[in-house]
Amino acid sequence: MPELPEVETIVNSLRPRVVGKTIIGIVVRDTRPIQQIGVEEFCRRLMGRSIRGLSRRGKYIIFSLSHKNNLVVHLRMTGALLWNPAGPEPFSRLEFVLDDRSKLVYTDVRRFGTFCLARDAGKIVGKLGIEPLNKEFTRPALAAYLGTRSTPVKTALLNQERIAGIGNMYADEALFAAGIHPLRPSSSLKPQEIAALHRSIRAVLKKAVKNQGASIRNYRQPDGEAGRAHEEFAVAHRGGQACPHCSTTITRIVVGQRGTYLCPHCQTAPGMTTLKSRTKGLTGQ
DNA sequence: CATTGTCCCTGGAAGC
DNA sequence: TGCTTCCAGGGACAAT
Repeated sequence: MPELPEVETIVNSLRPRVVGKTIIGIVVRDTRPIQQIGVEEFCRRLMGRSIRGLSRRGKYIIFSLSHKNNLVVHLRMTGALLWNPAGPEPFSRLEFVLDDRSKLVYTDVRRFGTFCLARDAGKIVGKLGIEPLNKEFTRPALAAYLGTRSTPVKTALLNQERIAGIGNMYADEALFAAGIHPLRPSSSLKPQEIAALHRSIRAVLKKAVKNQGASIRNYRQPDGEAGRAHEEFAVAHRGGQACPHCSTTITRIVVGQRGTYLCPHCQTAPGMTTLKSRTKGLTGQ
């Protein structure tokens, strides 16, 4: 599932391959991903445009195009952007042919992904919150946000309008690394817990970017390779396995309709007072 | 406004 | 073996 580290990896991989190229062909195998406008207009506004730049905001990918246009892509659950895939892709939905004859193929088993065209990308990504890897994501900013919320802290971390890019897996990993139970009310976190969570969020995301994302399900890099970040997950998608710190069996609960993995020993349950910081091995580098 | 719940979608796993 | 049922979950949207 592409979250911030996966999208960052995709953008970094694609950038040198597509920036400066011109779109000379489009194959629409499925119209569902195309939002707000018809297929015809979508193609007309993309054909002959050159790709000037590629960037990420939250979990969105932004292709900056000539003629002041932006193609804003969200991969949702199972979307992938593949560059010159070796064979036919069974779930190919859109294909873009570039002027060097290279092909950018959008595949998506479950068809949740979206493609939007906008003169102003802010119209789509403008509501997103702070980028957790940017300087503006400070400990006081996190404290100010969490301090006023009663929702479970995990739910708060998933709110894209406040912090952009954290998804289900990395919320679990960050909370484990900080020793915080996902069901703790946001406003109940103590200053030292907020400090630990702030460090953990950055450390977990940075480490995952370095490992080129996590291939839990369908995620692939544009060259078709899997990521390695999931190999180092402590709890995410590891129900039934042993906690790397205390060997307690990792459990799965549901928080805000999302599957949630945690160590019941290391992550103090709501209402309990013991604080166990688990930031070891995550230097935040 | 904050918060909760429903829906979208389909392959793969689990159950019978 | 083959059929049916359930599950995964980001974000839009509706309801409270």
